[in-house]
Amino acid sequence: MDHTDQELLRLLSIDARMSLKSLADEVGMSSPAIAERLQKLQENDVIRAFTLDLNAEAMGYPMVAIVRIRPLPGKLLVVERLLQEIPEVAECDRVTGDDCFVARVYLRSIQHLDEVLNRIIDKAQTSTSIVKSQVVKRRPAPFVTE
Amino acid sequence: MDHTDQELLRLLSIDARMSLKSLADEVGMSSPAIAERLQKLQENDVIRAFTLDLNAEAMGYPMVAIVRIRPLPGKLLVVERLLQEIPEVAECDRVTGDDCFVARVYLRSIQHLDEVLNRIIDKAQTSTSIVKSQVVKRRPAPFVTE
DNA sequence: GGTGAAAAAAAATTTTC
DNA sequence: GAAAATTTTTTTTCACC
Repeated sequence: MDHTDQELLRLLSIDARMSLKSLADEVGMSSPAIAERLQKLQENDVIRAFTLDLNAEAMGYPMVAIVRIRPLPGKLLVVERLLQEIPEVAECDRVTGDDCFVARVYLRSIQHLDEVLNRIIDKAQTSTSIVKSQVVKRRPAPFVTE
Repeated sequence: MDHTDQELLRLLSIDARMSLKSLADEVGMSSPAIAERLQKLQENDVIRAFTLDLNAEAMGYPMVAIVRIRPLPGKLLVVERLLQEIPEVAECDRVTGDDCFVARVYLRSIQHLDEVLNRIIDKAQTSTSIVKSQVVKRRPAPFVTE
């Protein structure tokens, strides 16, 4: 992981479909060299995947909620499995502290929020925050931007 | 946004570098047709970007914390700007409720957590949860998986 | 909105330093 | 470990339905 690798990651996180040639030109190397570096970055599990940044709103999901979930006694595993099955849950972490889970949920409306929460309401206490704006839009953490 | 578009989004969210030809073969169309559809999906801001899924751990950031932040009276804007400047903050949302912000922070160690929190400690109350495991790994929400 | 074929561009392979 | 040249593959363009 030298400076060139970091630069490749920076460029690809802006446009993952950049051609090897464009990447090569940007960092001042040859295409085969870039191809080999990308392969190594994937083999070393630095690059997990080339993926999409999708606009949820443009697809009919204008609301995002952050839900903290505290399962009732004995319900932890059931709740965990349930969260994995709910497609609106775009991300969920098991965390330390009183709230066991923090989930990021994509929604069509406030009514939709109710529908989703109803699926866990009898197995956990929940605390919901509606996202009003994105202060920091998801970015690939220090290692790429620094 | 027909079924073919949805299928393209599904395929590209697994591998954003798939060639037009491969995509064409998968959905049973010609390459030019796929090229045009991808262009439209970008123009309509459905696809925001082709990007990377990076492994923070492989790059020396083995810890993730979810921090709820409640700025002290009059400090909201200062805190917001500060959060945007901290590179460890990979994502931050302004939310409803008592906690104004929820941030996702990538860290090298527990000591590193202290360093980051010290930058806002005199301007806000914070509540930190350490991520123990990912119950649902970030996925592109209902519209792609359903 | 789509196809199919040709031209242009890019990627992978091999050879070379 | 990287560059250059060749072959293969992909992307783009264009005429057409």
